[in-house]
Amino acid sequence: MNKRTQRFSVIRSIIESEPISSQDELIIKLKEQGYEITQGTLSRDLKFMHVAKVPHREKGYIYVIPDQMAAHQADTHISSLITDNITNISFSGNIGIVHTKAGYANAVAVLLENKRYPEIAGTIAGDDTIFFVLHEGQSRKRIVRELSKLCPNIVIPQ
Amino acid sequence: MNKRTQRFSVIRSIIESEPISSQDELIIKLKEQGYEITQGTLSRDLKFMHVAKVPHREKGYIYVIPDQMAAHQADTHISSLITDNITNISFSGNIGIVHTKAGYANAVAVLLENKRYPEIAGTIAGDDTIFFVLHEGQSRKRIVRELSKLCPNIVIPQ
DNA sequence: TTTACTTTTGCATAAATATGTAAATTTTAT
DNA sequence: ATAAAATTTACATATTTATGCAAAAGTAAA
Repeated sequence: MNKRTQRFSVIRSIIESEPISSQDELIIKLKEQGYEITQGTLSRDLKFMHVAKVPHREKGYIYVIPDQMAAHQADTHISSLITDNITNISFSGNIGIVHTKAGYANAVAVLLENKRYPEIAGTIAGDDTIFFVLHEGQSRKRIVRELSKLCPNIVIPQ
Repeated sequence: MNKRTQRFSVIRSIIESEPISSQDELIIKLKEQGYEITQGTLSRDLKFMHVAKVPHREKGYIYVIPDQMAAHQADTHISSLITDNITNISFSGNIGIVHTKAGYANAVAVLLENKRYPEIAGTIAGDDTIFFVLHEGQSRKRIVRELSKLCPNIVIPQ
């Protein structure tokens, strides 16, 4: 596997694990992993990989790997099989909202319930969304830290 | 249907019927159909419509409408069939509660999610009830107005 | 209608992305 | 290993896209 091909797989793993909204942002992440390239090269890489740029609720725009490719890669890693399907976590008041890929909310909710976090008063899952309610007066701080551990690639506010 | 909304549907039909590889190209096509706008406006239109730019074998890059968006567009004209099944809307704190006829909660929730109201952090549906959570600090005012439009016959508090 | 308010737009410009070209690197054949 | 061919890269720059801001257009309330 040559350097360029290696880099492709790193690029893929980065944009699959966190929302990346510009090539410059991705260049920085690549540098952290030991891959130093210029923006022009990255542009050509993304073109070669058929990576699309899509408007995104929070981040403005993000890069995504089109479906067929994603599906192909989807079941390559077996660990963290469940939390990988979490796409976003946010809070509003004492409610936490977990977004997952379609159909995964239930599996993720079961996982959360099994963790028995003391702050969580209850959870409820739809198809791709989970609400969990915090006990009154509980701070988010600890639970945010715990959830961060669970999915290191998701940015949880505060 | 206002001017902007009309334009959206023209944009959609253009990029669905032929490969468009830049906004300037699309501006020309729009002009041919009687819609004259600047590049900045088009950029915002495409963002709002969640149109993605994807590398393409022959044309370099083309604009595409993601699936979900297509689905959204598809059911706008049957949306009143769905909202007719809402029986009540109320609020408690930053949670909105929508009651529907039995079995309709899911269909209504999907509709709500497709609307992408910026105030709504997430929704979750049971059989005849939907909870939706507002983002922190967001006022109910605008969302109440929007929901009122959606179902003119329901009285929403405040 | 008039007023207050919200949304949409154009303009100008900033930010981001794509690409021609020559140099560097890698691959292939001898 | 060396030369020739092919691929990949950086650099510089052209092209394309996004966005702050003020003006214009559109809506709702009185």
